[in-house]
Amino acid sequence: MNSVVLVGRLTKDPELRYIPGTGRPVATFSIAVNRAFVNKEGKREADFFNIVVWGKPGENCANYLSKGRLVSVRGSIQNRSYETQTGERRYITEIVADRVEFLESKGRSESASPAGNDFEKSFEPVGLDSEGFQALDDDDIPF
Amino acid sequence: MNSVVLVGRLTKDPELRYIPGTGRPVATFSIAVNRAFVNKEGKREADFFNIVVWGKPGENCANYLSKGRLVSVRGSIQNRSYETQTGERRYITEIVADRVEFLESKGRSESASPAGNDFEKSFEPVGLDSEGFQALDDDDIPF
Amino acid sequence: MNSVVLVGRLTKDPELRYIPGTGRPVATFSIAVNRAFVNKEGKREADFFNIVVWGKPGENCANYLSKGRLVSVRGSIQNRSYETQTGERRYITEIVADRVEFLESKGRSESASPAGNDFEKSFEPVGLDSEGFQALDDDDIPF
Amino acid sequence: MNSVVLVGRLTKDPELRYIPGTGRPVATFSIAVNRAFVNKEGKREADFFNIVVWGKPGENCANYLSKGRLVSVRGSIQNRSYETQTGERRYITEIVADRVEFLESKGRSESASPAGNDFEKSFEPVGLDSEGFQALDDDDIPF
DNA sequence: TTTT
DNA sequence: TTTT
Repeated sequence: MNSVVLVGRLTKDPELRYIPGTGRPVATFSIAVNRAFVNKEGKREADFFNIVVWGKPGENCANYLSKGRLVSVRGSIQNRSYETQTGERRYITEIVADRVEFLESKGRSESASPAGNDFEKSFEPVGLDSEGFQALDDDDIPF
Repeated sequence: MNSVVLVGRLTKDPELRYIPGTGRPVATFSIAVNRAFVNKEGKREADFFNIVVWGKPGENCANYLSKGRLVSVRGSIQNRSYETQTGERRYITEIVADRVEFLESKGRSESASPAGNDFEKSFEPVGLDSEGFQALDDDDIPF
Repeated sequence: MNSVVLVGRLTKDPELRYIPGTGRPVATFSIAVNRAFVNKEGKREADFFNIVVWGKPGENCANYLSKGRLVSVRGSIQNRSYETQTGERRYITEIVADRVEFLESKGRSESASPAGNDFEKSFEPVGLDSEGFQALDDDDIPF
Repeated sequence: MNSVVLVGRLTKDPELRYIPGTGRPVATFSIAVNRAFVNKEGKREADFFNIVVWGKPGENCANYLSKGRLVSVRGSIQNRSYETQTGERRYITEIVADRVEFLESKGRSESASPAGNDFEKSFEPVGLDSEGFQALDDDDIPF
């Protein structure tokens, strides 16, 4: 069992890529999660996590999220290692999300929200579940 | 966001049903989850939860789990209400699982394990995730 | 193991009580948690959960939260049963929270926020952890 | 909000240290968590996580856990960075646990269990919660 | 009994 | 209604 829930804000706009060959979409972004406690100096620190979202939900993240937005994310923590040019093994930790929820409507943002955005009509918090995940009715998700 | 993780033991063998019309499988069982703390009398109490597992993973639960087995379960808590014969509204809480892992090999059990069972070959803890995860069609819940 | 995380909005203002004898504070409130999926009719349903917060964090909830506020809650699901006047056993499910975070500053609220409120100075999301909970002293980590 | 639950097996015996100055105990160990899914080659991979447990629960882990034991862990993911001798910044991810439960009695283990161990008398799964953590006094719940 |  |  490996289950994580995080609530935090995007540190940048998401990036969207498509896997060569399969064309499978994958979005990546990073969120800042404030710690529950202030440290000795009385300051609230944050941890930063790399989030990976596969498939249609990844595309939704790329389309509707941007730097600063508050989200909740559920997924699994995964470790990957890779080799550096100098032959060292380096480890990186990612959250592979199976659920991302947008906790603020774009309307709240200072930046104007795009016209004709159906998403604006739905109430918050709004859920986006992982493909393969069977939605209640995958095809009536309107965004 | 609504995410729960429980670890506990089945209080009975699972029950498997098929939704009339769609034929969709759904398993139900109950687990006992020991509390983290002993109470004032020094006894460890337990909470009991009803688990619902849709689709193929539900069938796997019905085939490989039995009373007493230790499992971990991830899912969402859901409330349903129904009307009693006397017209009262009654509330019930269920865990709709999207992941069930078997934390003991059947081999540990006293009961013989079925021959030709692929499952036996995998190491523990073993995960069964929801392929084609099926959402809830609230009103075809048969129990 | 019994761990739940919920994100939702208060359906009413919290209630605060003090246990007779010990004087221990306990806050209770209910939150609405939107489901990740829309149902067959295309509507987003919600589940409603009763939250219980003991101690100083309970007092903080009572002081800083109100109907409509967005919170994240971590805790354990617990079942209690009681006897009705007619002698029936009735079951109720509660979330005993060990962490409650306020996901909106009061400033966003339409209601004026109280003057001289230290809490206002902290950034969101803000964490309130269970009394006695041990914070991390980052720099005495020895490894 | 930052909450993780893992179930896995210790890859080594835990290490216990005491913070110079304060004398605060801290245990560290690593667990292997099997992935829910097999990979393309049909093999079940695992992720490895470093677990940190402060205080009395850390001492309990050091006393009662050993390589190979199955545990469930709840906590927060935290990132730390440090500087290498060559002046590079390196990042490491840890799970700071606030709850560790032993999912197997020592009795099941091949290694003899220590005599006079109260812990042996309790049933599994057994909970160890964070010091200072407040237990529930069931019968002074006023609602 | 319910929030946005 | 409950498991170990």
